[in-house]
Amino acid sequence: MDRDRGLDRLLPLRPVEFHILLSLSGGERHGYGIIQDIESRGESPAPDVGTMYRALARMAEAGLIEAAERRPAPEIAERRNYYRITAVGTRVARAEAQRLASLMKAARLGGLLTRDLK
Amino acid sequence: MDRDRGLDRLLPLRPVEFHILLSLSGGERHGYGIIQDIESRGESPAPDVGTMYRALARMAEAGLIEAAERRPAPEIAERRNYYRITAVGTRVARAEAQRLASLMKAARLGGLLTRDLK
DNA sequence: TCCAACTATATGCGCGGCGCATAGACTTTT
DNA sequence: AAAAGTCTATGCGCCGCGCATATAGTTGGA
Repeated sequence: MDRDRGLDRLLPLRPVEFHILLSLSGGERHGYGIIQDIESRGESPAPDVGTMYRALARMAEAGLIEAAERRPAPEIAERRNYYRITAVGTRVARAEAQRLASLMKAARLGGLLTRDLK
Repeated sequence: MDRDRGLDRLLPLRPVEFHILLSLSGGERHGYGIIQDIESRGESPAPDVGTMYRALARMAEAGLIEAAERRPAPEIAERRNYYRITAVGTRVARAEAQRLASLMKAARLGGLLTRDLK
């Protein structure tokens, strides 16, 4: 259990934090790209840029994500700051997903979800 | 579409608001009872009482819920303030449940949910 | 060519939601 | 008789959020 010490302190995640971890679980991304990724999933409204950059700093501080030194192909000035999800971040994201899943089960039983989305 | 006018303004719901609507979709309840209901679903931590009573006032103001005059069997002084979900509240809760369900689908595809909860 | 729109990050500002503490009153349990 | 539980309510202060703005490089169309 030692590796789970203090994870509860971070749960439940704020909606924007779960969105970020979910996006990063698909690969390394930068702040602006994460917003576009969330938008592409139909989430509306997508997180504000101010919310995003502050959330990234907070989550890096907490160890959920970490900076990914990414110097892509071209040697041109790269403005993007890439991040990747950490092992801790993955565990927290899984725990949050489980929590939301059981909430969805309750919603289904409560008649708020007529049928499951495929 | 007229009956849906302005509902987007309320979405996405705050977590505590969805919990309240879900609880009330199971019948009329009072603030303290809603907290116990949420606790009984394993949600931890359950919403603070301050958060609860303020959320109820806010949601009644918005028309998502309404006061339910409830004078139960005994004529003794009844301290409880019961609420019921409105038609608008039900539509909003369903829309939010759909949003969360599609988020869960994304989480499943992203490998955050190994298998569905039964 | 020039200007608008887009990409990309960052931060000050002010509002508001939240947890915490406290208050008050009644009820049940030990 | 005291303690714990029930029930609502609100003041306080923190902090997360949306909005606006700053900065600057890139892309695309009139």
